[in-house]
Amino acid sequence: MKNKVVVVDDHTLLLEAIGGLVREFENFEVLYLCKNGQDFIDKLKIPSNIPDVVLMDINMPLLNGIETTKVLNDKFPQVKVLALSVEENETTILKMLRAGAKGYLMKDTKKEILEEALNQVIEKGYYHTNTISKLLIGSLTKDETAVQLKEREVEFIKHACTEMTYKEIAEKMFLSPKTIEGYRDSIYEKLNLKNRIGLVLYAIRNGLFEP
Amino acid sequence: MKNKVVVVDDHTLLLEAIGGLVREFENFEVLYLCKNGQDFIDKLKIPSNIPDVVLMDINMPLLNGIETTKVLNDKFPQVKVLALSVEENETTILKMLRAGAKGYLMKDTKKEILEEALNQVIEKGYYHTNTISKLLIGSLTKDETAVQLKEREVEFIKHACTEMTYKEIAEKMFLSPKTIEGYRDSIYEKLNLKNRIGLVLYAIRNGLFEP
DNA sequence: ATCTTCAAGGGGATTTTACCCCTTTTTTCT
DNA sequence: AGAAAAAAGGGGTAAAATCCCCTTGAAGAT
Repeated sequence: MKNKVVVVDDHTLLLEAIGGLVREFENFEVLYLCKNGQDFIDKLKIPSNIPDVVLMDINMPLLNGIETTKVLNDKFPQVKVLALSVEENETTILKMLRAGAKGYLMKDTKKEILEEALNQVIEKGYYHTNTISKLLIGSLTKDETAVQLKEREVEFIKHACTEMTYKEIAEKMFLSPKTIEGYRDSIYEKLNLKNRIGLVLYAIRNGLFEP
Repeated sequence: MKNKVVVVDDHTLLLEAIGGLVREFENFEVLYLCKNGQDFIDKLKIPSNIPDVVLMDINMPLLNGIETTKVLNDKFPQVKVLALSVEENETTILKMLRAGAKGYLMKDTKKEILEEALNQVIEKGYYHTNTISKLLIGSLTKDETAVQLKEREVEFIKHACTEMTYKEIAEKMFLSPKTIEGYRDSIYEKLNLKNRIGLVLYAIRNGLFEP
């Protein structure tokens, strides 16, 4: 009896192509393909649609990979999620793993590795590459709560990722320029940044801003 | 005799998966797969490695899709390039088409469309979806001043995408700070930028810098 | 009820950027 | 060889950003 796999990805071509790859694997069969998380969750209402493993993209419309994984982990914990993404920023990966993904594959994995990962997830319940393992270890030592940005600060950061001056940002946020400078100073301190360029890069690398 | 296809994409999994799709197509065979533009260009030195069509990703390390297409159009104009990307921003698409791509497919195309596109490129020499055609029409009315950056300017831009001050960049590039400021001013003028944040965003959006 | 915390805002000095306009030297083209 | 263009460098100024240290008022906690 082959293990049942569902692939969830909003890019049809990749969805079909990855489905094609999985079909070649000996121990696996493709149950069906989904264009987004919502479609997938809807499908699960019919018991015969419940797979053993899900290959899940992260960036999707309607319901993204992280949210979908959370729902899945809550309602169908027996379904193993393997994240599959080009997303390489640490926070996103950690969010996905915390949401309950059993493994995380970069999209530049070889297909043999994909097969290996699927097998391991079925057998051992998880699969982690060296990179991801190191990231997990690192995340433990790091003080997670230390770099906690406030709602208003995040809003400021997004504005800082534009050509606006701080004065203009202040107007847009209905605050005094001095307050904005205060946000900036405390963020620089917290994140150990030297200037606004560093802030922009931090924002991008941590998914706060899409360039 | 089947038409020879080469796929170029830095994400191994997608590369292999898309290769797998193409193998199923009746009129096409996969000659080989490449991880980036440079690898591909190198391969072409052997005449039997020259394909009929290339399925090319845009965002790649070493040599990106646009540059690769330019080289290809210059040295092997008989090879048709079909761009294949998640990149949806207009300028990138236009750059790719101007570089000589015969078509542009979003990664959320169905595989039937991919096959259709490949067939049309072979038969008619081009393939354009409605979206792309409209974009092309629109671009005619726009003022298309091909902004081109010099080697040294590109080098400067990459350094500008760090926390270094211009003085530090000057030292790193063995130039006077004033020369660096000159680069900056002329780039701002050419690209219509207001400040260094704008420059960083431009660099990222145009593949000059990977955040 | 008082103490503490923290967001909001300010003053002022210094550095870095941005934007002018200008000279010299080197390449490039004819 | 001579003209033209480009690259390298400079001076001066104003605005923006950075980095101090400080005040006020509201909210929360004990």
